[in-house]
Amino acid sequence: MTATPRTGPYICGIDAAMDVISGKWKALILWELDNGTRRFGELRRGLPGVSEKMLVQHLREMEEDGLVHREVYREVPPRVEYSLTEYGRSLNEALGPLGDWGRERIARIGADRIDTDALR
Amino acid sequence: MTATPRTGPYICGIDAAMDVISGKWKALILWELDNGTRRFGELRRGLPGVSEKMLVQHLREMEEDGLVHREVYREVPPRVEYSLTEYGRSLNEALGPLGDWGRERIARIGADRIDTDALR
DNA sequence: CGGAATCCACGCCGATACTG
DNA sequence: CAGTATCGGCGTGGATTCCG
Repeated sequence: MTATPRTGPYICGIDAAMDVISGKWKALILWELDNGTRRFGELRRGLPGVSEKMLVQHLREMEEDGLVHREVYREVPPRVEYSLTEYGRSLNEALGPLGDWGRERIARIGADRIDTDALR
Repeated sequence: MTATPRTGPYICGIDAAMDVISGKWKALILWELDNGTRRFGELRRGLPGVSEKMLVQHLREMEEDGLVHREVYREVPPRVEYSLTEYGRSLNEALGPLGDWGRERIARIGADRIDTDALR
């Protein structure tokens, strides 16, 4: 258990899915990698604000979970490429409706922001 | 901001949705309330292991987010009923595919559990 | 019955420094 | 370039106690 306890058993399917994508950047990583294979540095630049530690940690956990494939090229300088597995792509598809819902929510909140702020 | 800072802005729709359902019991509450209106005590019994504090806290946040409707009946003894709003039902629908994915994952993990445990 | 309030442990995550 | 190691803040969630 070098990284995550990864507990079970799960009460429902949502729990099991949440266990895999909970983590500040995992959804973004999934989204980034869905556009194609990325090197570590590319991924880092594509996720503004992420620390190296969290990026590595999340990628390792996602690899353990079978979502991400990690290909190491023993060269100088070293090169590591990350890509989605078929399983990872299937998760991304399952997240589609949730993403739509979230975008709609952003629109809602955006419309209410002025009122909300005035009340605080 | 009595309970949750509820930060934004969001980088993508998934973030915005995750902000609403992150919390150990929120997905379960959503699932329970989708079956119909529930009293506080009923909800508590339907979610084995939840503490009163977390149940109240999650319900309040979900009410703030417009997912849950809270109806108070000033009687003796007091009675409070919770139900999903239309908005909450739409979130539940958006979570459908993710729940399917999670159930499939549980099946996978169950099949691999012996191997995984043996390696640890 | 349905909360509110308080204390506290644990784990997530950030910042920093160092390595092959 | 792609990590590893360590320290520490802080937010989440659990247990307990009290209130209308």
